[in-house]
Amino acid sequence: MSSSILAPVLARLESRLPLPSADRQAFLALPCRTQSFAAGQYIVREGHRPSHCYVLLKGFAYRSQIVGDGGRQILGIHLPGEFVDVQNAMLDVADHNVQALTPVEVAAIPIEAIVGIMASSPRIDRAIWTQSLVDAAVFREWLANVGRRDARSRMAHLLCELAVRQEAGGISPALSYHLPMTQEHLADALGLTPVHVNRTLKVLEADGLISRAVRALTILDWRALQKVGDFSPTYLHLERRTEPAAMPNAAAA
Amino acid sequence: MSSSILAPVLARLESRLPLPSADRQAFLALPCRTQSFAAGQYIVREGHRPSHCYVLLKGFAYRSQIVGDGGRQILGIHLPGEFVDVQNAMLDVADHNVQALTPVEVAAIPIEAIVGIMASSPRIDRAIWTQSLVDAAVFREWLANVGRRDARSRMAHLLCELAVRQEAGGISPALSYHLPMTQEHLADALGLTPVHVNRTLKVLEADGLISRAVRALTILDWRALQKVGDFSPTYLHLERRTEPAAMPNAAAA
DNA sequence: CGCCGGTTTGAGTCCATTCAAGAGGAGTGG
DNA sequence: CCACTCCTCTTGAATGGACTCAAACCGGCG
Repeated sequence: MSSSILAPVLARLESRLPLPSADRQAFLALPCRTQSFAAGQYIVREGHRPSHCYVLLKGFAYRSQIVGDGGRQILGIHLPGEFVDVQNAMLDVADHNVQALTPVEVAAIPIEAIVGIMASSPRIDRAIWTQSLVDAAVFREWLANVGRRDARSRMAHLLCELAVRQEAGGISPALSYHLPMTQEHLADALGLTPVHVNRTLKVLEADGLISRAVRALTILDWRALQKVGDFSPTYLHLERRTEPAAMPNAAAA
Repeated sequence: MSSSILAPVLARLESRLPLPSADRQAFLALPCRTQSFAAGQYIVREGHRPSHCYVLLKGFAYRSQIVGDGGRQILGIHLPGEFVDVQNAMLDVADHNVQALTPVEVAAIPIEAIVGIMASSPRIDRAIWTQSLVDAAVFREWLANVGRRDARSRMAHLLCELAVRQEAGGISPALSYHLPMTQEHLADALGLTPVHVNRTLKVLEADGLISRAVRALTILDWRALQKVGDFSPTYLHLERRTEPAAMPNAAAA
């Protein structure tokens, strides 16, 4: 059915665990159809029972959850090449939403196809599972971020994470990247209010750590921002270390 | 090597996905040795590369992470029968700590054995994976809890979760259970200070929602506590619904 | 040009923190 | 058996980081 639409997804999978060409071909032969969503549209809705899993081909997406008083918590950001809801291949009901952050293009893969390929190829199984374990590691890091760091530190941490992930994904250079989130999105990701996000960003900018443009961010002082954010990329488990000269000691504590 | 030490672990795995007896036998035949830890001892340490995965046989354990200023975030609580660090079977370096909350007994299973059994039995693979996806769902729920609810609500939510999980695991009746966490543990789990945890608990007690004993908690008004905590057990993905008469509408929004 | 979503700024308030001290309880050793 | 210690829990008072409310500003776009 599909030609090689899934090639970038495969590339990302292989960044942690190279696959033999039989597996590679099986993966690329997965049945899937592409689908587009406008910014803000729901890709997966809490409470639904999805029949497909989605991988991001273009654009950014985010997971979110609504709490009782109407507040929203953003649970994670997804970049092109990532599965946004593998858990729905195994679990019955979606326990949170997935939405397009920018206009996105996804590949929808039937759940049976996912389950099938994982049963028939232990290496692909392992590769996909590893990805989802890294997702979980990111959830934990965010939990620590929101639970135990102040606004300035939280913000710095998130900005560092996005830098490293975009760079590792080959999407942007590390120190100057596309940031499509509004301040409200940032607030919901960090457990803050939009107003306080605004003030926090201004301080970071005034301190010379970052500079902001329309939907872009530049890190002026990586070292300092990393320190403020208490950021260490270990939890991202990027096995193939990408250590640009422009980003000294990204792996340092 | 091992007789049927892993039986309770298997029972928990099967609570979501029953296994054919061949798989069951293979699982019970996994090589493992039991090991004891005193309360507070580290089972897994951040930065280490564990050679074994651990499953809890007796006692409670928790995952935690230390942030830059010395603060600690508790990332999750584990009850008997649960894997406490499956992610280390796939990822290189442990990105957080696992510690005994009470005196515990664990079974240590060599990582190769875990990987091996998952490669040879798709159903066991799926069962273990599902468990770890539920873990991830709990991380997300905690993130929303800490990020978007006030102290009273956070506390209520956690108390509800522990009630449902202990009941589902057959450890305690739902409405009156063992709570080995100190107020400091609770604080670190909820992103609060011990002092505020104390005040919050006292208010919940004064309002007649709970009553406390030495290391135990009784929920006096489940409905009210559930409402205060904005708690819905969906995210725990307990497929075999256990709906005791004593806990009306646990699944209701 | 006027609207609209997003950003910026100010002033006042509040939830949770910090600091500090005291009380309770379990275990230990004299 | 009692004193002593350590850990946990409790309480008060003052502080502060983030919030709320509200208004103004800005840039893009129809």
